[in-house]
Amino acid sequence: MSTNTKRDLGSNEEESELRRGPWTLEEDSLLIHYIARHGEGRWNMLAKSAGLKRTGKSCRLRWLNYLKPDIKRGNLTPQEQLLILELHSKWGNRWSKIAQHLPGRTDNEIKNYWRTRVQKQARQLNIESGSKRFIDAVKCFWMPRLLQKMEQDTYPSSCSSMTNINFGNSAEASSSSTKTSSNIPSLSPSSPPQREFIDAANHFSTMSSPSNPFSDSFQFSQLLEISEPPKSTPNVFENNVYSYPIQDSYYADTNNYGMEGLNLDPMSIMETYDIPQFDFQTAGSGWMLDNMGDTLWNMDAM
DNA sequence: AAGATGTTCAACCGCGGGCCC
DNA sequence: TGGGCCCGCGGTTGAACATCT
Repeated sequence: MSTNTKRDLGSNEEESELRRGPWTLEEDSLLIHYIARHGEGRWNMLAKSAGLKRTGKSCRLRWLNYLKPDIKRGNLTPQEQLLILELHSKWGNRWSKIAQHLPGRTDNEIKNYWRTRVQKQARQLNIESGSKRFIDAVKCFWMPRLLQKMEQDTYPSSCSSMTNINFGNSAEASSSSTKTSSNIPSLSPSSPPQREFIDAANHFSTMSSPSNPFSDSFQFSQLLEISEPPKSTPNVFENNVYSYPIQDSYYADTNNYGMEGLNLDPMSIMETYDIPQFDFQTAGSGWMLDNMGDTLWNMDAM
């Protein structure tokens, strides 16, 4: 235990009284009502004044990660996942900075997503998650799949045609596919061909083609038009009404992903940047796609 | 049905930076 | 300038839940 923690806790007597672990409804209520009246900040003082036997740190965390009314709950959308992948490739583990670009999502949530989903994929593929190989793999395969998923969500009627595409290995695929789907790997549920994937990732990391929309020279943020984080948060206590976050029903509007500032329409992304025209064969990786099999990423993990 | 194993995520910890006196 | 305090960040832990055997 560092001196810092001592400082945070105050005297030993106070330390012995301090509660830890999961918050109770009563504690939540105390915190919510205190902040409703006095606002947030000055957390140590707040904890004492509100009558909470918690550290200021604990109160801050509970508020910012759980109780704050503009927090969005539920699974991350493909759009959000895409943004996280892109921003992480740019900034690394700067969770707080990344979270600023995902309204309603906390740094903790993004960090958890990265550790439990993304790093899991890396582990399964035996690739170091921070490595260039992994970043390339994310750009070349996960991101296109998320785009595909976004398209499916946006245009459900086109799903069947897309999921049947056999990426890059048949004339049939290219002739029958639509403009927006011809080069996206298919989604059939099979286990990843790991050896091939690793070879492919190795190969791809040595490749730098300006025509490759997911190569290092391609800035994904061009597509995303990353907006500034919101300057202010909505006043949740308007009219003295507070919406208590109960499970996933806290935000009824699940279609509002808070991504209004982003141009994430998959159709426009693909058309604008001509992603379906991207020629993996020309770029030197046709062999790789032939060897990939149907699935590199477990879509369930998204 | 029950124990083992895996996954998720809320909460904690330690550290460093900024501010104030 | 140095020390104390507060705050925020990133890493880690562990309880609860889910899935597997």
